[in-house]
Amino acid sequence: MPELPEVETTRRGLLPHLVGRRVRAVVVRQPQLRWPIAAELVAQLPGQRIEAVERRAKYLLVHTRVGSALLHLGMSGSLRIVPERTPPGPHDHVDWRLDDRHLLRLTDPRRFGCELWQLPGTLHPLLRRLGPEPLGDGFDGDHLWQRARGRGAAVKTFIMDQSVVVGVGNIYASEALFEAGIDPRRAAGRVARERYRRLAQTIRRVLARAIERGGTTLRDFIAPDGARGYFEQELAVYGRAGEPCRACGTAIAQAVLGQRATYWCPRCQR
DNA sequence: CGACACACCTGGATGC
DNA sequence: TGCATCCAGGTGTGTC
Repeated sequence: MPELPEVETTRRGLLPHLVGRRVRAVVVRQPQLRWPIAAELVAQLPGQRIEAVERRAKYLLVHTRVGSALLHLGMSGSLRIVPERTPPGPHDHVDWRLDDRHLLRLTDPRRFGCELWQLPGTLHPLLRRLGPEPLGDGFDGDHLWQRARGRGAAVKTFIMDQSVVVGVGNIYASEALFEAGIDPRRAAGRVARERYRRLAQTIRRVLARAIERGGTTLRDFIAPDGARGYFEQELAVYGRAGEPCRACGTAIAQAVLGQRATYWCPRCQR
């Protein structure tokens, strides 16, 4: 479910509820997520004050003096702030009991998410090979072009590679390529430098707009306060196979690239 | 190194 | 109604 905009929406929603709070206890009902919930997290977090909540790629880092929780939402995860007595549902795997009678609750039906631990002054292995943040410095068309040289894989698969640029998932990859007018099936190494400059712009624009709308809710994404995302209404191609392109009226095409559903306008995108 | 298939897991939609 | 099948927003791992 969550790509960068959904994770950023989650971070912003959590911020006022977490920063300055102290964790009283960690309650684990299902330790088997993508990886087992880190024993260090369960042992270290209680008693700690939360100093900051940061996002890197699609990961959230909850910082304390003794270490940082590294959270990922996988495909179906969400984090919510709920009152202390709220009974857990079947997929509510972890609660952090806070000092204000609320819980930070991880819900994740498919259990592809994780709760890991990073020691101060170290970088978790999962964060080591990540590319630049698309909304930060260090990301532009020249970077994409440089990294794409000699690559034969589809450009859509290429921009979803987290070592190239982070945060672009299956929805926003199709959307950004539509706005840039690039056929998602085109080999990454055969996209001109100028067109990569355009693509870098549309990646930034699509992600930024999705954040403003609170992300995309297709099935189950919810912000920490329970709000859904409203970017779905602005999707130009994702999930619209057979429907008319909003720009030219041509039927939106669908194919599988890198085992992921891909959508594009065969007329607007070359 | 790059490309690709596969794995993890559950629930909802669809079709017979 | 019941059951099989397919699909889903991610990403590490193993193979070639």
